[in-house]
Amino acid sequence: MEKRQLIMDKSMELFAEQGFRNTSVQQITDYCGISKGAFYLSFKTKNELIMALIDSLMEKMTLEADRAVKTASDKDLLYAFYYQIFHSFRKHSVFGKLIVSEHMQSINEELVSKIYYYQNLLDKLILTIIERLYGNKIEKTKYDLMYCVKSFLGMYTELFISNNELPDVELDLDLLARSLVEKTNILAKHAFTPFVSHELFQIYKNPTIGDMTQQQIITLMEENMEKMEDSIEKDSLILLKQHLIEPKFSPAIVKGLIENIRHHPNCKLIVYLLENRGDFYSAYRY
Amino acid sequence: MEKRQLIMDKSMELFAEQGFRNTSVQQITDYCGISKGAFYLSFKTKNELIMALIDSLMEKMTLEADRAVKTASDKDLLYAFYYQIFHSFRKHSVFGKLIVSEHMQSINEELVSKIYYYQNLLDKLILTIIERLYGNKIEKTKYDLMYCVKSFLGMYTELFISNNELPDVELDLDLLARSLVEKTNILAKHAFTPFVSHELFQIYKNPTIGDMTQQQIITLMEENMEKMEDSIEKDSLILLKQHLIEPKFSPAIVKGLIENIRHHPNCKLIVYLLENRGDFYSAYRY
DNA sequence: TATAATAATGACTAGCCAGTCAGTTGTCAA
DNA sequence: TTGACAACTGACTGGCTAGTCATTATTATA
Repeated sequence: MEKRQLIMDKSMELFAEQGFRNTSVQQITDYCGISKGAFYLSFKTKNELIMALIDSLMEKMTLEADRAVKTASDKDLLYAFYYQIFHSFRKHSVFGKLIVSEHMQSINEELVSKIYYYQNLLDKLILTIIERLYGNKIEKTKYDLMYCVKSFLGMYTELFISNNELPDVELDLDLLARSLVEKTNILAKHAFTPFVSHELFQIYKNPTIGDMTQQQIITLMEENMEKMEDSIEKDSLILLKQHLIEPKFSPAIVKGLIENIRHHPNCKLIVYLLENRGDFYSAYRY
Repeated sequence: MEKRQLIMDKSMELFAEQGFRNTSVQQITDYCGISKGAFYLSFKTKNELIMALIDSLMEKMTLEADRAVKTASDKDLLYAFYYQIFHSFRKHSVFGKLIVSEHMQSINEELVSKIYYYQNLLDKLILTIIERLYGNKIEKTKYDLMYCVKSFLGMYTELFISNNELPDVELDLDLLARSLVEKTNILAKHAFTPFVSHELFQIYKNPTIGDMTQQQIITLMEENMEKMEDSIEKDSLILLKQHLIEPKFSPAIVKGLIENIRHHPNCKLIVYLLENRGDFYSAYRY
């Protein structure tokens, strides 16, 4: 029975990377160091393995969420629920990747980047709307608000796909639009605790992050400087910016400056981008 | 060149039903009444067809949304946006089905029903929370609120899947949970225009789930019985299974049997499932 | 040590499918 | 009518994979 567990653990890694379909039984058995026959002693079919994996993880997550909800006081109920869901999800992050792999690698790289591309267009469109409507009143929360709008779009869109063709209900688009307008306005007005910050958005939006131009990095630096109060960190940032425009420090100094800002909450992306510029230390040697 | 269009139109139908991978070029050419060779005169590869389809539809939808936003007054901006998105989506509903097919039929029916099943558990859990927190103040809007919560979960969950392992940002779960709690409370308090009504929810939740659940629970029980050694717990499980197939015990007995297995490590999910069957105590009253 | 039972192996089968290409059919101008 | 060209055909290739099963290795038992 421990072989069964071995297969489940190892195959999960492969599935997470490649998706269910793109992972063959042969690959799994090779990765486990067992033969194909041995696999079929533990599982009747490949599908049985997949089902076992999903059940195992979903059972854990369901129970965890349920326990959190049952033990929480009314005051903490919602908090406990949300916290637990995301905590579980992160803990079993392989699982998330597995699900997404299934979406993504279903066809190929090209499809993935196409989807990113159109997602990006939508992001921009929503941001334009938000900025136009609420101006700089929601400067702090606008990215978060955009995520909410996207959340709504995603979820309510599913209602339009009745895979069971059974009841042919014509959905009331007017009501739907009014309902979501109301929600959006309410959130814009009353929500003051954003989760998706400008920073976070920058990190997560663009998978082709490596291609960020020098100019974009500088812009990002300037945006962050404005938000920071005078400090060693801010000065380090200023110096790094100057250095990026016109190299003048030795690698040791540059490295030190980066260390200064490494743990500042707003600078994570900047540090990341700088360190991932292949030429960063070598090119600025003088 | 009109052959190209023919292939695009016809293949879309097939893709929407079966997903990209489960639709072979042979099927497409048969459905179009042309030969395989003719297909490859219009498209270099199958993938080129898929990309052409996605581009064609996404361009239309993007342009439609963009035009709606550009021509709307500030007052109608959000409304126009939401309305247009869903309208486009419905108009090109084949496309939606196509995308979902890709998610769903990626492996098989079994996986699909499993996902539905766990989705349903989540729905119930969220409803429980909402009812407990806001009582009958939100009777009219509770299903809609549940959809919002699910929206948030879906969207924000994506942040946990950095397919690009690049910047290792540890997401702040506490902030995330607080942010979503705030949003949920705000919506519960101020949103009075629900879209998802009780009826709509009934229609759209998977109708087969009632049977599914029962069958799944029984299977789950059987699996667990095999693993257990003879004991009060095992006997209780056997009796509960019989009762589930054909009700014969009074609620008191059922409750007692459940208590017997409540703390057995393998039975937690079963207990949870049984207690969440709405009809569990009432239906078996005699 | 001998024998039986169990675990494990991997070559093999049968099936699917994207993409190819030698050959056929249709068209149209000379 | 003929010949040239384009459009079209579908049998075929090569590559991949889930699942099988005769055979071999290992372990337990007597």
